[in-house]
Amino acid sequence: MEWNESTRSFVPRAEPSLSFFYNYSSSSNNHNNSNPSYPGSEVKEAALVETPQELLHAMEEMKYASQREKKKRLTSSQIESLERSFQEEIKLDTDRKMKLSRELGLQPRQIAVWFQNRRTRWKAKQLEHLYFALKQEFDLISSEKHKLQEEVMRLKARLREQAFRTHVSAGVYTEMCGAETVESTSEMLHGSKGMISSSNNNNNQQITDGYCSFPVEDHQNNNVPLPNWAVAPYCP
DNA sequence: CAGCTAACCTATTCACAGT
DNA sequence: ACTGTGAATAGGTTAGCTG
Repeated sequence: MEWNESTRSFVPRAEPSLSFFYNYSSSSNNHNNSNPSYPGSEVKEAALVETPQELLHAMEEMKYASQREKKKRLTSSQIESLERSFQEEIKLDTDRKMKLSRELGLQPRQIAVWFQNRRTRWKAKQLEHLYFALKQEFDLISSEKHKLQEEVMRLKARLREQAFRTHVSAGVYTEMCGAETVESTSEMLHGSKGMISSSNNNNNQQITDGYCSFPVEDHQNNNVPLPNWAVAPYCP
């Protein structure tokens, strides 16, 4: 069993921090650590308790350790190395973790936590990018629709005009309702798919305002790019 | 198949640094 | 003092291994 992490079933993570219990690494080359004040680094050996006395002692040590415990940021060179490694592969295998741990003088647990947090940040960025991509696509389609609607209205008006002239010259006059024509045009444009309820007269306004609501199924059927979280890291 | 372990995830906490 | 950021923690899920 690996002692570095995920030993919660044996050592509960109670307050104050017990991180050094499961941070313990048998490869104790922490002396080249550029961050020597790592919480509890002085008492890591005490984590290997076998008797109640040793446990008590460890608890005492922990008490004092927590008093002087300071959370330190990783150095820029450590972050650089971690970033490089992350760009290569966003997931961390044990070998790589131990290698980074040795190289950077950090606990394996710290490497794992950094990668986990980095993945979270990366995923959030990906979501942000996806949002803007979808928004751009939506805006484009929306303005295209608007232009098409305007063109249809112009063509309808010309048709009405022609019909009017024909009927006047023939001595017949038929009144056409302009508003009705526009409405039917609008329905023709998007009615069949059911994307937007045709009974709602505010639809056009809603769309141009970017508040177009549509069913999830339709959204899922859209040919939009999927997030490629598992493909390649995002380089900011 | 159940139990265990390691690794992952999301949500949250907390300390630090910059303003 | 306030706030944003990032390291660390809590607790849950999942996959692989083993008896």
